Parts: sequence; C-alpha cells; structure tokens
Amino acid sequence: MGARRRAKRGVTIVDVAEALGVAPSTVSNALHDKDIVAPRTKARIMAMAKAMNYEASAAARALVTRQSSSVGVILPDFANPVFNEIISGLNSILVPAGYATLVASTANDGRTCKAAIHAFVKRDVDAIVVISQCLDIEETAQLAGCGLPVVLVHRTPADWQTTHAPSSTFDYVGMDNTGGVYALVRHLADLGHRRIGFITGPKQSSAACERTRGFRDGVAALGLDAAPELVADGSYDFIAGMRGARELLSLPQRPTAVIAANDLMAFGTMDVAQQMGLSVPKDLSIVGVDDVFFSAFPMISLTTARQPATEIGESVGERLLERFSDEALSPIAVTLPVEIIVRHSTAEAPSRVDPGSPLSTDNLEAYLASRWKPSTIIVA
Amino acid sequence: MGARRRAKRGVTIVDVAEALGVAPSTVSNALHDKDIVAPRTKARIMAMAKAMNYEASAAARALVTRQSSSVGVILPDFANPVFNEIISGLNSILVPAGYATLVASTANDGRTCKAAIHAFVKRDVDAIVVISQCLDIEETAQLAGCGLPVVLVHRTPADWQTTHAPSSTFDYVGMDNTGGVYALVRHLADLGHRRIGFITGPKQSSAACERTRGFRDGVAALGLDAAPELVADGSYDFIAGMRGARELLSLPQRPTAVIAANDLMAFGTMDVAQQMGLSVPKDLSIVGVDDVFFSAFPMISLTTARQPATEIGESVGERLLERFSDEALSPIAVTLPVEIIVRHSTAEAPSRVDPGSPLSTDNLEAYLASRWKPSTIIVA
DNA sequence: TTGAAAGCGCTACCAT
DNA sequence: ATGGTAGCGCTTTCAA
Repeated sequence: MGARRRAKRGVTIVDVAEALGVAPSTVSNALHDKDIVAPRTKARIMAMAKAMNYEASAAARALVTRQSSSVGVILPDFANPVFNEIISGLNSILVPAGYATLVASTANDGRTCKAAIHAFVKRDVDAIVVISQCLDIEETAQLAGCGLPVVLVHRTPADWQTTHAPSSTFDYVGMDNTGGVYALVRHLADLGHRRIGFITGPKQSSAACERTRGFRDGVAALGLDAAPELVADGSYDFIAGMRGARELLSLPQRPTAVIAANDLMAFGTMDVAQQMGLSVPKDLSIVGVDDVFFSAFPMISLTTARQPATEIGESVGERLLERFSDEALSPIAVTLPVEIIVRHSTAEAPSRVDPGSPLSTDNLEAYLASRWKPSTIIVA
Repeated sequence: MGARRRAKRGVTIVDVAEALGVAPSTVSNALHDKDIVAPRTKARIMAMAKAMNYEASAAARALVTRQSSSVGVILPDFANPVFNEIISGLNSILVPAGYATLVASTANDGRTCKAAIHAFVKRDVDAIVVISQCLDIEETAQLAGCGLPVVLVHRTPADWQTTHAPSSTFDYVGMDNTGGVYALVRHLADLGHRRIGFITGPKQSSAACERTRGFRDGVAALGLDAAPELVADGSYDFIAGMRGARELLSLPQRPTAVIAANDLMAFGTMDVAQQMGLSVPKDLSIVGVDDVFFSAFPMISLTTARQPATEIGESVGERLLERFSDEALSPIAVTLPVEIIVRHSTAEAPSRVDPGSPLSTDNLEAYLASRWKPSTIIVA
C-alpha cells in the first residue's frame, strides 16, 4: 500500500514543438529524418530536442506503431554459457539499431515456454528468437500462430528433419554440425586413428543428429572402422560423457580416439580415461564440439570444433534487421562454418593399444558420489 | 522499401466491453480484480475476456501508467556464467509477477554503460539492476538522477566503502565475501596450514576488497603467518591466477595452501602447481571463491566458497517487488551467507614442504603461449 | 513544406 | 456498482 505514482514528467514532443512554435507532427517528422521537412527546420528541431533533452516515449510509439523495438529471446535454461555469447552477438547488432532484448528461460518445460511466448507477444515484441534443443509441435504452432518473425537457433523446424530444406516460415541460424564433426574425424584419421568412438547428443536435438551424421559420413568416406558398437548414446552432459566413455573404453578392442558430441561429454571422457590410467593424448585422443571456455584451459586443452556462438547471435540480429525492413522476405537458413581448434588432447594413434586398467568402480553412481559430490559443506 | 505495417488487430478492452454491453472502465476494473466490481459482473467479464482471448496491450498500459512492468539489468559482460544464474533467480521471481527482464551489457565500458541506462529509462523500465565490478561516480550520478529504483549487486556504492553502512539511495544485494574467505582460512587452519598465500581480485571491486579483508582477518584471528609477501595482486582471471601462483610458489619458503579470490584464479594456481610438479592437495592445498560450474568437475574438484548466485537474483527480485508496492522504502543492504564446499583440492598440511621443481619457463608470456593457445586452427 | 486533428488501447477520474 | 470521458505521447492521415 504505498505511493505508486511516478512523477517523472519527461519532455514531450509537444513541449519541443511549442518551444519552437511548430507543429508536433513536424517535430515527429524531423526526428525521423523524413525528407519532407525543410533542412533548416529540421536542424532547428534537432538542436532544440537535444537542448531540451528530449527522449521519445517508447510506450507511446509502440502503442501507435504496434512495434516495440524489442525482440524476445527464449533460452532452454540460463546455465549454459554459450547462450550468453549468442545474446552478446545479438545485442551487438540490435542495440545500436535501437532494439532491446527481452530474455526468458523455458527451464526446459513446455508450459513455461508457452507462457514466455505469450508474455512476449503481449509486450508486442517485434520478433522472437528461440534457442532451444527441442520445440514440440504445439509450441511451433503457437509461434507460427502469433504472426511474428521467428528465428530458430540450433534447431531446425520439425518439418525440415527429413527434407533438409526450408519449408517452414521460420528463419534458421545454426552451425555446420555435420561438417564440423566430419573435419574432426578427418583430423583424427590424419593422425592415424582407424577406430574412433563417438558419443552422441540427445536424439531430439536436430543439431545433435547432424553431429552424429558428420561422424558416420566421415567414417564412411575415410574408410574407418564403422563397427556399430563405436557409437554410444549420450545427452550433452558430463555424466553422459562418463557413461559413454565407460562403454566405449571397456570394449574388447577399445577405440584409440573418442569424439564427444559436445565438450562437456569430452570432459567426462577425460575423467574416465584418467581413472583407467590412460594418458591423454598418448594412449587416447579425445575431442569435443563447442569450444566452451574451459576447453582452452591448460589442464584441459581440448581439441574441439568451435561453435561460432557470437557469430550466430550477430547473424540472427542481421537477419532480424533485414526482416524488419522488409516483411515479405522468404525464410532462409544460415549455416555458419566451424573451425577445428587443435589443442593437446589429440595426438598420433598409439602403435600398440593399451587396454588400460579396468575401472575400479563398477557402479557409476557410487563412483560419481565420491568424485563429483563435495565431501563437506560448511556454512560460513 | 518493404511492407512494414503489422495487421495484428488484437482484441481490445472495448471489444470485450461491447460484447458484454458494459463500459470499458468496468472491464478494466474487473481485470484488475478491483473490489468495486460486483462479483457477478466480474465473473462475466473474466469469462468473456478469456473466451475472446483478450490480451492487454502492454504499450497502452505503460503509456498511461508510466510503468512498463519491466526491469533492466546491466551486466559488465556476457561471458561470466554467474550472471546467468543471477538473472535466472531474478526471473524466477519477476516473471510470475508479470515483469519482463531487459538485459544489456556494458562491455566494461563507461560509455556503453551510460547508453544502456539511457535506453532503459527511455523504455520506462520500472527499475534498474546493476551487476558490475565497477561503477564510476558519473554513472552512479546518472543512475541516481533518473529517479528509478536501483539495485546494486556485488558492488557497494562508492560512499559505503569507508563507512560500510548504507547512506546511498540504492538497494544493495551481495554475498558475505569477508565471512566466506574467513571460513576458508579457518578450514585450512583446521587442516594444519600455518602459511597460506592469497591472490587478490581487482582493487576497484568492493567485493574483491572484502575478500581480501576476510583473508587478513582470518590470518590475524587465527594467529597464522601474516608475512606481507603472502598476498599477491590478481584480477579475477586465469592468467592473473597463474601470475599470482608463480609469485607465491616461488617464495623461498612457499605457502602450503593458496586461497584465490575467485575460482578462475584457483584454476590458474592449479596449473602452475602441476607445472612445478606439486601434487594437489598432497603438497599444496588450493581453494577459490564462487563455485563455478567447472569447480565441481572431478578433474578439478575445487574446494571453494560458493557464491549464492541464484539466491542473489531471487533476493533482488523480492526487493524490487517490495519497492514496487511501496516506493517510500528506505534502502537496504542484503548480504547473503556463503557455504564452503569442501572437495578434493584441500588436505592436511604436508609435514615436509617440498619446494617443487622450479618453473621451466621464466618468461610467463612464452609459457602461456605454449600452454594456452591452440596449436592449430583448421577451417572445416 | 507545414499544421490540425484523429486516434492507438488503456486507465483514472468523476458522475451517475 | 457502473458508465462516460479525458487524456497518456506519439504517428499519421489529410488539409492548407
């Protein structure tokens, strides 16, 4: 029960007009740099506006134009640092153009996702950017129904999955997952590896499927060992990496290299290798995809295919700006190239394959409990 | 140029009113759950609004109320994952209350910061949250001048630095930096460490200063070795951690434990220890502050004082909601407790102090170049 | 080239 | 308890 009202009477366009004895519409036109305003008048108006410290009210403008100069970004969660990079790239384009970014997390939950879309539409965002591992049919329909420009990041719409061609009304920006992993396979093949293991990402993710395809394509094209047991199912997190690595490295004839569909799983693989007494990269080469911050750390020094996150954000921003100036544009798909960053987790294939010591703990959960969990928490 | 206009004629409050034969103001009142509306009328209106799929226009409401139901968050940069956690916590409170979050990064630049504040004010944000290592006088004044509620995170206003008491008009939410590091010192002292090194954060950061104070207080209170050479200057990044660690571990009588003012520097310390052939935690105990995601990784397993990032965000959100319902509230300072997460980077002090092998490279830059940089970049 | 006026959709005030 | 109505600050016809 308090004083809610905000005084904050700002300088309005009418104030500027009166100060100059001109009409508000003329001021509006001048501010928008319309050519119909006489250069002299325009100059006077601009000067006065600056002098009076005039700030256009975003709300008033939005009310009449039905455009809020803002875009909504939907993230699956706030935990993954890569999303920051994407937003950073996006903002670097959008902010100078006068747009603001609204963010919401779906917390990987469909209901929350729909609520977020709702909230954005209500706020008249000019576009919605969805960075998501998965987007179900219903959510897609809702997005399509709101009639706003939509850009999908890292996620091809469901109807592309088979045709691999844009048939939806959404723009798409992503990275060359297939080509990136393919290049990783070639890098390892060049080092003499013939038997390479792969840990996949979650199957619902189109990007993860592309990465798996890159692996299969590479193995086939380069004539490497294509035994089915060399592909282990994963899900993009550290523990899945450990599980996959245990599976792969316990094989009777273990691979000399492992490609994880993302860096986090590569870290899990490193941990398992260490537990088995396998030296990386001497005994085992390990690579990932994404190039998260920690991959560059000397203790890790992971060879990986870099996700061009900032560039993805920039690309989304640029596409949006294009779309804002011409709504009739037909949807496009942008696939950004990836680079292979070679660090110290890859080396020539060993001449003799050391099987490594069998894992001390058979029970992964118990193992994790001892390795992962803190032993104590002290409340300061 | 292209077709800019958006059709999207939505259902308005007047539409709902006409459909029911009531006045728009009554609909408005009903929607706001005002008590003056008769329960039956209210029910009819709610039902019709839902049936017609009515969505209030945020812009129109903002125009008349001068409140946008949105808050602006200013981050120093998008790189640090901890900010995501804070925003996540903030959103978890604000979004259910009908608020949206606008984010902007200052890219650690004063001009950009001011521009961001500007853009937020123009958009009639209801409050500004500043998460920043440093905020100069000018920026502070600008913030104060815009007459909006401001919450400072992790940064006490300049005028608190000496008095250590809230005299500014800003709310503050942070963590118990001093107490956290103090607890870390005690943890190490309990393990028998008497000679502990400390790598500081940047001096402009009030939080970093508090961490240093926690170290000095702990050392003094527990009667540990307070030699001045045990404190090395750092700046919160990995390389600063390496520099500080080289300094500390090259001391004629090296410390048996190192506290880094944040986890990143602790990682740098780990790397240097490894290079010197020092085993962690057998020969050297290492601790950090923050508990970033990677600190929990088995390969790292860093003992650290956890930054309660999510809780900080929630606390900011709750404070904001309080302030929105009562503007007259006097500013408060919230200091959240920290927990010490004990992992595997700390152990009992060694009975005999192994000096470790001297560092192979005297030139830090060359050393970093070999350790940090990728050897090759392949364009896929 | 400039001005006058009509709203955008909502809330808030005052009258009923 | 409900209805009428006047704006919020801007853009956008249309007239001058």
